[in-house]
Order: sequence, then C-alpha cells, then structure tokens
Amino acid sequence: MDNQFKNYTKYRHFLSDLALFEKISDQDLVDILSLVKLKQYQKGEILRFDVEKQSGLYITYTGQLKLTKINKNGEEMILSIVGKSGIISPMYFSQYYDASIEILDNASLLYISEDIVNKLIKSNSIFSTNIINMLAENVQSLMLTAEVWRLKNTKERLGWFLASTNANNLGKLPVSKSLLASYLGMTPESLSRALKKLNMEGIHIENKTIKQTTGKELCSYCDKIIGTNCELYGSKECPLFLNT
Amino acid sequence: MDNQFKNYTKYRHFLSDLALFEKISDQDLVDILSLVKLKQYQKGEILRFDVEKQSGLYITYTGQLKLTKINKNGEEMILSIVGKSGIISPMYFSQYYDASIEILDNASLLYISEDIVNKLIKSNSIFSTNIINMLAENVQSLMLTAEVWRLKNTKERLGWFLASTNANNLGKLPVSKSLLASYLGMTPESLSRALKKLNMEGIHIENKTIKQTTGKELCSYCDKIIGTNCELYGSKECPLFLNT
DNA sequence: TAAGTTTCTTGACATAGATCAATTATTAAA
DNA sequence: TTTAATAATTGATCTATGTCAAGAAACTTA
Repeated sequence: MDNQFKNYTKYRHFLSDLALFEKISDQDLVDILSLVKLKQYQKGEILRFDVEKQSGLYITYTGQLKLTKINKNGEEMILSIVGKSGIISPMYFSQYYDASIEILDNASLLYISEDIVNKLIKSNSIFSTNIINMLAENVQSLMLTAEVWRLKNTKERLGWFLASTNANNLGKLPVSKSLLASYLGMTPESLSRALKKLNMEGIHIENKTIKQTTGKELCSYCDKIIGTNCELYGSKECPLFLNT
Repeated sequence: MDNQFKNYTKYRHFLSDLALFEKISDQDLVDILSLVKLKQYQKGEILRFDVEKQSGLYITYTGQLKLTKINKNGEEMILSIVGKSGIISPMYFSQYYDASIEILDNASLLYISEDIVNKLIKSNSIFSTNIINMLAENVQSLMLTAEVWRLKNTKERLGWFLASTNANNLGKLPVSKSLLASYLGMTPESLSRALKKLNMEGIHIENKTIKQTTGKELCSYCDKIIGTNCELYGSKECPLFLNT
C-alpha cells in the first residue's frame, strides 16, 4: 500500500460518499484506495486518452474540468463540465472516439485504471451494479441534453440550465458566461441576448448568482428531471401544476 | 418452463448471437429463455413505460420500432431507430423521463423484466459485464449523435448517415425519407435539398439504395467510428489518408 | 389499370441565431 | 491606482434552415 495520500481516511470518506462506492464495505474501500492513483493537474492542461492511453476512470476530488470533443474543423463541443465528485470514464468510450479532458481549475483527480475497474467488476457484484447505475445515469443525461439542444431555443436552453443550477447549486453559476454559452451550444452574443429576454421575465444573474423577482420565474423552465430536486414539484405550490 | 416459443432453439440461437448474451453458457441461456416473454405488436402501437410500468428490456426479434421523446409542445425527437437484434432498455431510463416506443413495422419483441435482469446481473458476472458493455455503447452512440447534431449542417448530417448506413447495411436505406429527416433533426424539405447537394457530389439514392458514381464519394463523410466497419479505412486506398 | 393516398420535391418567404465590428465592463498586472 | 488584458454587451448584417403552399412522384387499393 503506497503512501501517496497524506490523509488517508479523508479520501476513504470521500469515496464512500460517492454513488459509485455505495454499499461497498469499509475494508473493500481500503483495498480499492490502495489501487487508486492521486494525480494533480494544472489549469489549462489537456488529457487525451488515445495518446496517453490513460483511459480508466477519473474521479474529481478538487477543481473543475470539462470533457470535450473537437472535430476536424476545430469546432469544439463540450460534453460535460465536471466539479467535485464528478466522474469521467474514458474506459467506456470507443478507442476511436477522441474526446479529451481540459482542466479548467487546478484539479486533483483520483484515477483508477481500466484493469482494476474490470477486476472490481468481476469480484464485487455491488461495485458492478454501481458501475451499471453510473452508466445508466450517463445515458439518461445524454438523452436529456440531446433533447434540450434539439427542441429548445436559446432562451429556453438558458432558462433550463439556470433552473437546474438553481435546484442543484443554490443558484451559484459554476462557470463563466462564455463557457456556459459554449456548453449550451450557442455563441456568447446569443447567450447575452437570451439573458436579456429572461431579464424581462424577472430572471437575473448578479455576481454569478441567479436572482428571481418573485422566486418562481424559473419554474416555467423546469422539467420532470429538474423537478426531482425541488420540494415544491408536483405540489399545490408548484406553478407547473396550477392550471392542469 | 412455458411453451410460448414454437421453435425454442431458434430463439436460443438468436439470443446467443447477441452481444448481450456473449459467452453465456447454453444451459444458462435455456434458463434465461424460460424467463423471457415473447410479445407481438402491430404497426402504429405505442408503448409507454411510465404508465404500463413495462420498463425492463426489449430485444427486437423481427420488425422495426423507434424510441422517441415528445415534449410539452408536441415536438418529437427520435432517439433511435431499431431493427432486428436491436435492444431498448427503458429500465435504465429515469422513471420521470417519459420516452416511448412506437412500432414502425409489425414486431415481435423478447421482453425481460427489470427484476429478472437484476437477478441475472447479481448471479452472472459475464451477463453483468455484457450489460455494462451495452450501456457503454449506448453512451458512445449518444455522444456521437450529439456531435453530429451540433457540429454538422444538414448536408453533412445526411452524408454521415448515408456513409454509416453504407458501411453497415450494404447501402439499403432502412427507413423512409421523412422518418430519416426527423431522425436527423431536420424537415423533409431540408433533407430533400441536402440530398440535391450530395447528388452534385456523385451520391444518389435510387429505390432506397445508396449509389455512388465512383464508389468513394461518401468517404468524405466517414469518421473514425464509421471507419471501423470499412476494410479500406486507414489503408493507402482510403481517401481520408491520401493527403495526410 | 385507374383513382385515391401518401410521400417527396420545389419555390417563395420568414426567422433564429451566427458573424463581424464597435463599445463597455470586469478582472488582472504593474 | 493606473494600465493592460479579457469578458460581456450591443447593433448591424448575413445565412442556414424552417414554414407554407403547390405540384410531382410513388405507392395502395379497388
């Protein structure tokens, strides 16, 4: 067991709080942790899986990163923006799918190699179920993102993002506006104009924080998935159910 | 063991050829088959998972169906079009994500309930690995579709689809043009115009079959994923590598 | 084969959002 | 604090693709 972790139990607790290690015994966690590598990355660094072959599973301990795909013409698509506890699993991407991770804020990541993940899957059926759930969540969120991109206009996409951020993050924007624009598949100019329209509906961003005039304006951008994080959802108080 | 299958071994062979049942022993397959339900559906039928709670795993034995999501405004998004051997796994969708299956051509589907799938995952580590691979492929193809929708224009999207169909299906279009348009996120009119542009590049559709003047015109719409199904890919013959 | 449907194509036009260029705000560095 | 650099906004265009309407082609069904 190597000694890369100054504060071993801190990381064990961190792992045990992740859905991926749910119901895994403490002893198993200790064993797993001994196989995990702690890696530090600087802002701006880029990890490519095809070249470096580091295609296992990355767990974000601190910092922020984005998973992107760049096509031949140099256009970039942000697949996801990931913060603390976020997981990226390039081992489940095709070896020909050249996505890459870009570090947005100095990050320390826990890395588990593909071999070790596969051994854990074979030996530990709880872990294997957790991996299945992780992938299922991935599928779910990709289908949802696809829908948002295809069926919503710029104002609706931004409203949807703000509504979900508001429900999950207590209204603090995790990224700059231009990065957000790129994530939502629009230009910064379009985001600015979309925000102007939302302003007229009583939705504002002040100091990276989402503000609503009455507090319920964003509800009209809510959906069933966002709603699961809202205690009002489905109740009498929920604006979505007032007239149905 | 019930007797719903007139020709038991036929179905056992069908299952054993699927990636999902790869490396599963014949005896296990027989046991599994006894838990599988054979269901017949008529063209036009719609299956909703939230209402009927039939959210296990569907395997297409014959026929064709599409997985769609309809939003509040009645706009429809086709998530996938599935033919023989295609699998749809609503058990891995969020219960709040109301997608539905629509039968395009009279279909017989093999249905495995969520309970049974979960039991198999616990008891059979090969099956559990296969489920993981299935979900990983799902993630992969959703990321790819997202990229196609966002970074390509109508002509490129159509070209991409034709290139992949040509590689997989020997150039036979599996669907009508208007359904294809919907799948590619465009109107039939736009598809028609996109096809006109491709015509000028030597790419034609005659009688639902893809024709190329020299046979390599579609290569410029190929990518690394499509290329894995092409024996020329990466070789000297491959147009994509001639000038690099 | 003819009549009736449905699907596909074509043209004219409308529009959301991209692009380009010029300010104005913010943040970082000196 | 001042200056430089970066990010965000605003206005003026441009363009790809949607919408609407009419006609042509391709299937059905009698």
